[in-house]
Amino acid sequence: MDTVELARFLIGKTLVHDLPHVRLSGRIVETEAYLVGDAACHAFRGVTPRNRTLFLERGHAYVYFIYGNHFMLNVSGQREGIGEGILLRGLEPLEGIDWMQLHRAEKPSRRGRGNRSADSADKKAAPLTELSRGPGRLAAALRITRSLDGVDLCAKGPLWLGTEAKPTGEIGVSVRIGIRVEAHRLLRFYERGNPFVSGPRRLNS
DNA sequence: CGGCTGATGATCT
DNA sequence: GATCATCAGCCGG
Repeated sequence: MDTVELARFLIGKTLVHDLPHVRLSGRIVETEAYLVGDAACHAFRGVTPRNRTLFLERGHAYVYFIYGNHFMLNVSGQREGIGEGILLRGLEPLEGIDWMQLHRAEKPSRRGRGNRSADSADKKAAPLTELSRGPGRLAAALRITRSLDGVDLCAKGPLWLGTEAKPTGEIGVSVRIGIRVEAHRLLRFYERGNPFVSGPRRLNS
């Protein structure tokens, strides 16, 4: 299975983050593949301190921080030494939804630190469909931080991938979102009609 | 809903 | 110093 096949395979699978007090989980409904020779891929210019986990064997987490605000979760997609990966962009919440809402209200600097009240005071609760729609929200809801960079998602541990929780619908394909280079490649995959898929409507037909 | 803008800091050149 | 795989808030249609 190559990285594109894995990107499609991951749609409908369960992503789980076990915290000491609660299990957070959801169905993956949107992914994007980033490949060798792809200028939009973080591995394009070779190994650096930031992207080294993208070169781990298929199924490891590559977590990075961007725009001063957001973590992104990727799954490495190739054999060790080859930098390809899959960005997880949309999640349909299953377990721990009330906790996810709290995590969304926390600032990144306070996230992953067991602080549950300071930042979440009187914010109006967003609609459920916005909870984990988009890569930044997904990571925030599941409390994914840099400390999970490099973990094996197929092994016993705090963050792991499970089997599908219910039948997976039809998979749509589109260009990737939010990149300036290689913007024409059809490497985004999503479950058609699922409200937890991000992006403009025109890409989600 | 779609389009625009500012926030915010790590990373690499 | 420029860039960036984003988001919330705001505005117009």
